[in-house]
Amino acid sequence: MEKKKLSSSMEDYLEAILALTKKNGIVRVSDIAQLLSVRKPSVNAALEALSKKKLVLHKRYGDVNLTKEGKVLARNVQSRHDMFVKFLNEILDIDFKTAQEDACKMEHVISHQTFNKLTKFIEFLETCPDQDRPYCLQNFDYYYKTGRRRKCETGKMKTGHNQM
Amino acid sequence: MEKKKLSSSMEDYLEAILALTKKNGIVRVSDIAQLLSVRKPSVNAALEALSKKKLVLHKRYGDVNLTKEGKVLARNVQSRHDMFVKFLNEILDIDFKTAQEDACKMEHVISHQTFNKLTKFIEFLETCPDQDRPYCLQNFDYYYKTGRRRKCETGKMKTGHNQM
DNA sequence: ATAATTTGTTAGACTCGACTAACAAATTAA
DNA sequence: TTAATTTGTTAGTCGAGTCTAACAAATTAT
Repeated sequence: MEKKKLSSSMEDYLEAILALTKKNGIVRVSDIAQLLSVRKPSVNAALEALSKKKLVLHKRYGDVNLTKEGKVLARNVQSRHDMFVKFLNEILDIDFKTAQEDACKMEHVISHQTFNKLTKFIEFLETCPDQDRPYCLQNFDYYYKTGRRRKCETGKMKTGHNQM
Repeated sequence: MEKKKLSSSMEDYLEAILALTKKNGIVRVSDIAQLLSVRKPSVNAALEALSKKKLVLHKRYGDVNLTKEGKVLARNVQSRHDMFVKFLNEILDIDFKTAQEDACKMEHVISHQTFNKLTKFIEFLETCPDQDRPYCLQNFDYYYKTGRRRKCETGKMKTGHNQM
């Protein structure tokens, strides 16, 4: 089979179609154009390309749908996106807008391996028994703000967590 | 002044020129072509574009040099690259080759803010008082391999570090 | 010093992904 | 049910970034 890597652009289109399907049920050329901030003829061209690859279904003046394979790819992009947003916003505490913007770029260029590792890393931190924010991240917050490390006062901390 | 964002491609050229300057002292069209796996006419076109932007100095049949401004930009790309390699390879323990490849893509798309945060995050982890690998990363290694969390045995650990 | 090789350049073509202008079809309002 | 509006399409253009083919200049070897 042909396993050609899609361009960032084409991945964006798939992602948009998936998002609009979820949001509106039906997907029109204009919706895609608006969501991606491109003109309608650009969407048309993209749909033609994606149709040729059997990733979307679209006939003249009709609505747009993902094929089974297209849906798989779209969901992959989506999950890379969500992972990055989580990492940037929730773990590193970067503001949501910037996290979104960066995720929109990075989602296209990451390796499978890095995706897996980062996913696990997030999972590891988010399932941390700490009540709100994992202690080592709290310590990072402190370090980021002050440039200083907290004193290590093992045993004195209510959670028993150390400065790391 | 004109603060046009450079394309990934142009950033790659700047980065390559900087690297070759360090490595060889002198930079030739062929060296760049080889390093970036493109043909020489592509390098020529790029050099023309970068010259127009006053980022490189290059006259017919001469060697290639970065201008002051070009050097600044090249170093910025470099440091984004190095930061990612560090994060992926040293922190997340992703193999060096993959870390390099991913860094080469991500270095072009990251925001200033995310760069700063990640840099600090790495710094925070690498200046951790632990002897080899920060304890929470050791715990992550364990979690990644086994899918399980280490038991929390506060006080019994030689370092006083908790499971986080 | 000349020949062979390497290096650099030019010209021209191609792909990708966007755009505008013009028009056609479908939908909504009167 | 027309008219107005919205939506979709086609055709053609453009810029970025790559390529090949052909040639010119510089360098190295004989």
